Amino acid sequence: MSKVEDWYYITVRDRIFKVRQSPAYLEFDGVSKEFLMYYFALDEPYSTILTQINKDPHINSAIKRYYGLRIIRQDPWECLISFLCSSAANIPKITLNLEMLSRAFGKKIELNEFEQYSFPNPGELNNYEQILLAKTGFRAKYIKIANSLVSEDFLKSLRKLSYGEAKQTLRNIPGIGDKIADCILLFSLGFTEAFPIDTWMKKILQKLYFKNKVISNKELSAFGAKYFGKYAGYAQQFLYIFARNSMAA
DNA sequence: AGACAGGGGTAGG
DNA sequence: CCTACCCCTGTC
Repeated sequence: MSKVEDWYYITVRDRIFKVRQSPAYLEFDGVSKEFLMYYFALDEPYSTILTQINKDPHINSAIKRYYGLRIIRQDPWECLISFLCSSAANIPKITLNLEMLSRAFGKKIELNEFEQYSFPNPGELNNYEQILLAKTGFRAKYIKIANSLVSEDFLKSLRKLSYGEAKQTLRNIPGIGDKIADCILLFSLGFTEAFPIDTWMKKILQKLYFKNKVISNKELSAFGAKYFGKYAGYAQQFLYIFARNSMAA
């Protein structure tokens, strides 16, 4: 997304919409209300979720501080490619990769005066050299393969599976391990029980719940699922943003 | 200025 | 469990 004046312009595949929060309303243009509700997951029972994950004073303070934090339902294909770009990278670099991929493979689109390149569809990221030119490095081969393996139907079919089955199916794609699979499931496919463990989650969980002892990612993952339950992904997001803003490296 | 480390991981040893 | 992997960026 890009902020222009007080509007946020958000690109989803080949369309752009814009939103801004006024005190009492969410204002938007370019999409239907139904799409907006879906995209920002405004149909979720927010207060019930917060009650369910509020297990102790640590997460309680994270929830208090970041109240209003939501988990969007991003386009799954965009999400998958974005997270393939994310390994051993950082936000500015991932943003650069995605912009360059869109510029190379997408087409120019606009809303009002705002111009952007669309995100290529599954099957359209079919030129390895171009993917490499987007500065994706060792991730280029994963993007190329994912492009040939993944279709809209494949992504759709994941929704019908259990969390465990869907995760295993995603893990069969080269470049997708536990963390990236969980991110795709949580941020685009509505699997709220997914609990991605990255370096920040590892740090904060060890600190808050394991007396600073080193714990394997596998064990941390099991802890998250058991301790926070069906909406563990929301707990993950509150703890994650809390960790990033309080343990800043 | 140029070298160096490390970043929202994964695969392969 | 350890390390290389591409590339960008911040630091010394």
